[in-house]
Amino acid sequence: MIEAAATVFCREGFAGANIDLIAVEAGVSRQTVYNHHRDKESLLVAVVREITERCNARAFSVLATFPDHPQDLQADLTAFAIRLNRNCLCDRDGRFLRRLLQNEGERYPELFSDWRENGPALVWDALAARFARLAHAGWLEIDDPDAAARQFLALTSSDLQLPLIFGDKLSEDDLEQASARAVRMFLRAYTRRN
Amino acid sequence: MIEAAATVFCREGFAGANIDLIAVEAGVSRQTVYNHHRDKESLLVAVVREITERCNARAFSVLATFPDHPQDLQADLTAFAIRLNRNCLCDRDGRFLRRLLQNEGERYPELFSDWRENGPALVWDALAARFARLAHAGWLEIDDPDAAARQFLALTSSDLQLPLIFGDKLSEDDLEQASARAVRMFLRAYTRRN
DNA sequence: ATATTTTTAGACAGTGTTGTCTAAATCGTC
DNA sequence: GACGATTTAGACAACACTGTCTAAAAATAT
Repeated sequence: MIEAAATVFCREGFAGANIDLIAVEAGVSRQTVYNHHRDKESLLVAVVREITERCNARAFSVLATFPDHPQDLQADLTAFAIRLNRNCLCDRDGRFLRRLLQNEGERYPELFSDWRENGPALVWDALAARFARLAHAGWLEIDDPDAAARQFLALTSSDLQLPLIFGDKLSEDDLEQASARAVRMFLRAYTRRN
Repeated sequence: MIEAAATVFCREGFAGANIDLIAVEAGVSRQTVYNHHRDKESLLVAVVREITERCNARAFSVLATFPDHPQDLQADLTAFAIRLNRNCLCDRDGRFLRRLLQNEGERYPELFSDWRENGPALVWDALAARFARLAHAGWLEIDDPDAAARQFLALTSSDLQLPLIFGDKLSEDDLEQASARAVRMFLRAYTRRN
């Protein structure tokens, strides 16, 4: 049901979504929707909570696959970037979160205050720590791991933004190409100069 | 009037915006709005056309200030990035375009088909050509100027995205820091190795 | 000053949506 | 099978919005 509401909110926006559509999508009656959630707004709150939590969980589960002991740094980081893109950016939750942020972020900042603290901030820290460790192990030469982490994410996602906005079909190949390009550039900047 | 409609569409979204609000914002009567535009949708179309054109014009006018003959490459590129961010990303039109893309891009792709062809594509090409020229002149070492151009834009804008989404106040200092960080990383990857 | 165009306020029907209510139906549990 | 809880379909009032209409007012041009 939260699922259905997410789908409809995501497709129609908050103002454009109507409860009947959500009910149909969920395969229940409208009354049941009101039975579980006071009104449209608290339904939105529930959806946002659910989605942000799921996005966070996914992000951390992907982070756990970071190549701490790389065989081939370029290849391993590229694979990691692909996983990141596929699971946190291109999936339904990712698209939904992005759109909702853009739509309602400025109007209801408190809706996302929890996410802001426990989402990007923690992901950046965690990723920065991984890069710092790689640097310490001699793989990289990084002066500011926090900045590097954010740059890594910016680079890996940038070429996918526009297609994602327009709902274009992204082939597996596009995803790999984009990730590989980003990692190549990242490593060009941060691999050790001998 | 297009101005007022843009403000309201941007604040409320298409479904949430109502014509009365737009009329009040524009300081005219509702009838006058309908007098100039057939209905809500064609008003949106007009607004989108106006905004995309303005964003494009701005982008190209900033592009014209690219440091083709840099004195201090790092400083000059940073200043350029700051201009880009301030005039194309942080201004009202930029915020509006971003939000509208995210909101309605998937639903009405034809609304933006013109922009997609004459907006990012041309900007990327133009920027890529500048970088290629810098490379040819020996300042940089770039294998894929197109990718480099997109990376430059991704890097310079990345740290501003979140604050912009939430409408946080961005100090001049934040803007400079973000731009400088991005350019530093960019040059690390693409300055000539001797 | 007069004629023409544009704007205005307000009313209006039509439509869609929200959230409530009720009585019947379905479900889970003992 | 019987009981309590939940779900359902449908009707319902209240409200908000769109787009049209009218007659008065204001602005503009001649």
